[in-house]
Amino acid sequence: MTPSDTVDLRERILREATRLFVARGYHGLSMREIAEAVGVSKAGLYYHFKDKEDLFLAILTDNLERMEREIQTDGQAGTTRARVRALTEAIFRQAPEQRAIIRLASQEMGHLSQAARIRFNEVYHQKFIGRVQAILAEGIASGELRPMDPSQATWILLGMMYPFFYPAHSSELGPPEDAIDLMLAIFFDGAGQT
Amino acid sequence: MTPSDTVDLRERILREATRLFVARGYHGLSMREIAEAVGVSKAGLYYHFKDKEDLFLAILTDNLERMEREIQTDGQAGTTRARVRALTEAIFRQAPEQRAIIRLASQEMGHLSQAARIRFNEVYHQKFIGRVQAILAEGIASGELRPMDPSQATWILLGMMYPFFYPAHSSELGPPEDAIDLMLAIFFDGAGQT
DNA sequence: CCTACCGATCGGTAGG
DNA sequence: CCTACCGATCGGTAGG
Repeated sequence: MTPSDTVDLRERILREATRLFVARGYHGLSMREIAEAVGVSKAGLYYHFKDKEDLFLAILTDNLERMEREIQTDGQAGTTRARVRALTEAIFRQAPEQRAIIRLASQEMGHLSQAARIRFNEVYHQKFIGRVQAILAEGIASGELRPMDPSQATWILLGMMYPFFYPAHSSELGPPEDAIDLMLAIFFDGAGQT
Repeated sequence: MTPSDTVDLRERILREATRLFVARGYHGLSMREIAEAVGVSKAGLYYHFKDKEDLFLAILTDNLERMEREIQTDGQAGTTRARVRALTEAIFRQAPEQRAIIRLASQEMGHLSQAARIRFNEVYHQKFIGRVQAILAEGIASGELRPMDPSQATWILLGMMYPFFYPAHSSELGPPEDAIDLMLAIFFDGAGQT
């Protein structure tokens, strides 16, 4: 009944729904199931969020803001390699269902209404993609990285992490800590024997 | 009326449904919409496929078999680098909705029944993942690639391609031909300036 | 009896 | 925030 209870409920909805949307996708999850998981009526969800898309966008935005805070405390200075390592470690330091938001955003982007898609794409680039691309662009400018298209390089770097954002592969890939070193070694030095 | 008409209809269902499932995901597409796209009744779909999951599995298997044929004509011999290049080019030579099957499989694996998931995972590894992993494992054994876990290396290589399998990014990533050279350069030599 | 479907409708559930 | 519902659509199946 108190305002803090309301805040808590909204947070609980976001936390439960994040977990469920990551596991099931946008269309694989119903509002009824979210309500049951939270222990609230469906109407309760619609009190806090206009519709399903509004709840979904709140989840993406909420988790991207958390991600933004994590990646900006790390890797502000140092070599490009150190900054990319700090970024990667920050991403994998997040709970699995929070880092999987990157994959979920790519995956469900096309299922949003055009207006929501345009708005979210702006936030997505401002809070996350742009930060990654800026680090790589500076590395190219300083000569630490080879000349290449920063946008393509960004998606190749993030792409390397994608399989670790799928629940289906998490099991057969082993602990991500081991994979981080390999991803960075390949991204900077290549998999070829020198 | 003739047998060839039946074959054609089944093929037409698979082709249309492939395109639609790639664009919308498993739960984002109804049997009614598939039927309308093909120009057949829903009952017609159920004559050829037991249920929605059966149709979806047929699509994954069908396209993976096509992929298997494409990647085995290429890259049978030569250096590891040449074989990986042939593999990558074969993947990107496929129509966008056919290569996106790799991403769709990872994405929807968890939405299948347990029995279907186990069966499909076997086919998936036999027809595709195993072929990629074998090339990398041989490269590691011959010393062309650095010592590393072949399974992790496989997912890192395939992961680099993942963003190109999402309709949402295809537009901002430019023509894949340009990206293939960069992916291979990074995977073998690294993005670092030497 | 068959193969290859169709028009209509089933019991449940979707978002709102 | 809930109970009680709606128009529509869901995956799947009946008889012919």
